[in-house]
Amino acid sequence: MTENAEPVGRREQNKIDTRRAIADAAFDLALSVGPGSFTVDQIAERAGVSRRTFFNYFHSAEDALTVRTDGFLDLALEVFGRMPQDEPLFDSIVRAFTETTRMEGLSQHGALFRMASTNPDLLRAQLHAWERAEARIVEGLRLRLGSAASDLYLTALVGSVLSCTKAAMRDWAANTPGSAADSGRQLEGRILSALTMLRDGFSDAAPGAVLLHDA
Amino acid sequence: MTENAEPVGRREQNKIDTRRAIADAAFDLALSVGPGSFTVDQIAERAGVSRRTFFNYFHSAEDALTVRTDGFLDLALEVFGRMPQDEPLFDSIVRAFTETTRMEGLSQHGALFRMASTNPDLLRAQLHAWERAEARIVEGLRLRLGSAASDLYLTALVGSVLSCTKAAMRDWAANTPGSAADSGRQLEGRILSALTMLRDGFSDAAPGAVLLHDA
DNA sequence: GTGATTCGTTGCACGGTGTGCAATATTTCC
DNA sequence: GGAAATATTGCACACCGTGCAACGAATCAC
Repeated sequence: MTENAEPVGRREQNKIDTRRAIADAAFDLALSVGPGSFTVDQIAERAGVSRRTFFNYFHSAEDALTVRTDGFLDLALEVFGRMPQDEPLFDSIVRAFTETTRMEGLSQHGALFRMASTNPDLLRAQLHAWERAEARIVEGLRLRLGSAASDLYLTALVGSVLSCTKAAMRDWAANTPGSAADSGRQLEGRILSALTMLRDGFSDAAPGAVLLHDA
Repeated sequence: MTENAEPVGRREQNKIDTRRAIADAAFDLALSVGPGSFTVDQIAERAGVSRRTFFNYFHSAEDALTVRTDGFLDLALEVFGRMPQDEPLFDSIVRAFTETTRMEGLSQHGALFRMASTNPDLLRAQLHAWERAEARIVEGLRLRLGSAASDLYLTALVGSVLSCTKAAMRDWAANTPGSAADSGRQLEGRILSALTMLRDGFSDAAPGAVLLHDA
């Protein structure tokens, strides 16, 4: 992943670094003093840039915290794009999301999710991130399915898949200690679980309390 | 609906009126000059209250525009609560939403949806409204299903149902002129369509282009 | 290398936002 | 009618988000 052959110039690299510094500063602050309890000036100061520069990169303090959410969803989309075209759609979707759970810094997502439940602005920013991802995924799927699928079918499908993934992440964030060693597996199991429910039309009238397939 | 026997006092009635006046003023402004192109002061002035009073009722200009969205979802939840307990869950859900399409001022929802696609803050506010409704519906369902259903099942199900409804409304808002006489029917058909896809696990690999059941 | 150019950063200014607080006006209760 | 409860309002203040012009670093042409 580090051997990107692209001759990224100094300018571009600086921007990437700055963006990352700001996002990290915002995340650190959110962790230490809680979301919504710090100002843009504090983020800028910690990131070593001016207040004005912060706003050159993000629209708000909360937006700086959705970088990781965007990363997760972008990664899932990218993984999905690499799936063989002839694989059943459901399998591709499941694999795209479950494989993404092996990404770096997964535990931070749990922390973000938990923060969002106590901070409306952060929640909105995250919902927006999921919404943006939904649009991108719909576009990706449209390429794969061609014009055979209607808009309603596409958006309903993608929305449902993301809702199930979101539900899995919420459940995971709420019930898994951030320091669990098998955190990724826990999330993976929940995503598979929720997407299977979706595939089966939620037909199980009394789904068992046990969600994961083994302990 | 108007014969609420509750003896609402003058105080309570005044608050209801004020809230409504503010929401109406905000909606009118959004329609005439576009969302995001007016200030809280303008809303307050048009509603005949002080700027400070506006903030006693809403947190932001966008929040004042989600009153109708909240109303739609609350109504759906209320209708759902009246469904017979022994009716299949899917039928109850479909009826709850499709019957809600007969509510007053439905065309305004289309306008709101369209506005949200050009205004990030408004979009976020609407997404938040759906999120709040999701939580309420999960609670309602929990009462109906008891402890037989797991949290993951409930949240995945409700999230998917709302995603399909949202997709239906988006499609409807995008493809139906606000002045269509059969606007409600159009939306009703799309909701039924999307929820049926959901029930069938999106198994139709090549869904037809025709969404509604008749022209 | 050196100068010109491009482009990211910064400070400044300014209008708008959101909220705590105390004073005022209105409704309710007895 | 008067006291208590509660809603409205003005004010102050910190913070937000952005246009603009000046400045500085990276890039390009020679």
